[in-house]
Amino acid sequence: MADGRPSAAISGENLLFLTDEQLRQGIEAMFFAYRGFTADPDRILTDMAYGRAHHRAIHFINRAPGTTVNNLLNILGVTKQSLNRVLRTLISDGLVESRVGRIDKRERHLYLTDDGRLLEGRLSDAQRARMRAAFRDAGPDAVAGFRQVLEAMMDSEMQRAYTRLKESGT
Amino acid sequence: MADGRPSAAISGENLLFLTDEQLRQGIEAMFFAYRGFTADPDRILTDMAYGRAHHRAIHFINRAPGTTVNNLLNILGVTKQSLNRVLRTLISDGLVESRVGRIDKRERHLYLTDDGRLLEGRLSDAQRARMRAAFRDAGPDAVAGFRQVLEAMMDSEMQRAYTRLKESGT
DNA sequence: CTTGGAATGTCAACAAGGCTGACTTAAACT
DNA sequence: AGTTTAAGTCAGCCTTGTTGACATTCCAAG
Repeated sequence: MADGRPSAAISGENLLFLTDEQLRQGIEAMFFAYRGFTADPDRILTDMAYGRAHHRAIHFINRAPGTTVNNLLNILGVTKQSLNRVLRTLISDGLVESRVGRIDKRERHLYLTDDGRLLEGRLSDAQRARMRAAFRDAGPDAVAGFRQVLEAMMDSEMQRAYTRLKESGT
Repeated sequence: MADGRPSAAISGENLLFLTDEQLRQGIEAMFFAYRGFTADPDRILTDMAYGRAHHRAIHFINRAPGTTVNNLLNILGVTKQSLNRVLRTLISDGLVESRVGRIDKRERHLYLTDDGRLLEGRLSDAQRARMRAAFRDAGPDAVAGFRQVLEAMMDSEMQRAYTRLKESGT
């Protein structure tokens, strides 16, 4: 399907939003927007010795305090070696605490320390500020559409992870 | 602003879509969706010796044939050393052609070769297929909202680059 | 009680793809 | 003629991903 443009003859409906040109614009929008999305936290992180991987770990530990390493692994979709390297620095820097599981002592449950929460707040504030501005500019209907499309773009596994997180929220 | 929740008292309008919880869901949606967004091309690329950086270069050279290195640099937002490493392999593998500028001979104008276009097509098809499915699932109104929010999330510089590309399209 | 498997952690080695800094070449501009 | 610009190159560094091998701890099934 080198040219997947749906011919107007095939569909009676208005499917102009599915032309290759529209899809390409969507692709480019994702590319440029993701850059904006990560830009602000990235600036904060490079001042410290951290990177995006640290941000992600901190975000999800904050989101689900007490999560196990394995759980975090699934959400982040990286190898345990990659995650471990990041966690090691966060733990030794006193931003994350790793507690041995009470029920299953093989498991480690992860929590942010006060310092960890402080950094999380700084990163979140920066990222939320941009998201808030974008949401406000676009309006509630656009936001609903934004969320709908993004959700449909996820792998089904991530869709489930996302929904679980969403429902665990207030 | 650790808690930027807009109080209902302040705004007469319905701004519930701007709560921190909503913003966090938006942030997580971006994170998970971007993974899906890159997953299919990534799979194709790892089979060859290429990575996401090669994909990006190929995409934008295809989008704007004859673009200069400097132009590409601005769009991709990386250093020339980073881009050059990628371009060198693409040129020596015969996927990209670099022609000396006619007017300004310092400039190099970049074009995809037939092989380059072939790979571009494979990558695009994979990425578009997912985008198309997501767009179709969500519907035209959601797609409009999606685009609106993403555009508002870009840095103003990228917003301009995006608009320029958009308008250069058919 | 022993043993298999699961969860975790660690070491080593490697690659992609960012970055900085320094430097060259060629062409164009002033 | 001298300066600036576009591009390319070399060297070295960092983060963050990967594999593979292996140790430890502990639960649970036989």
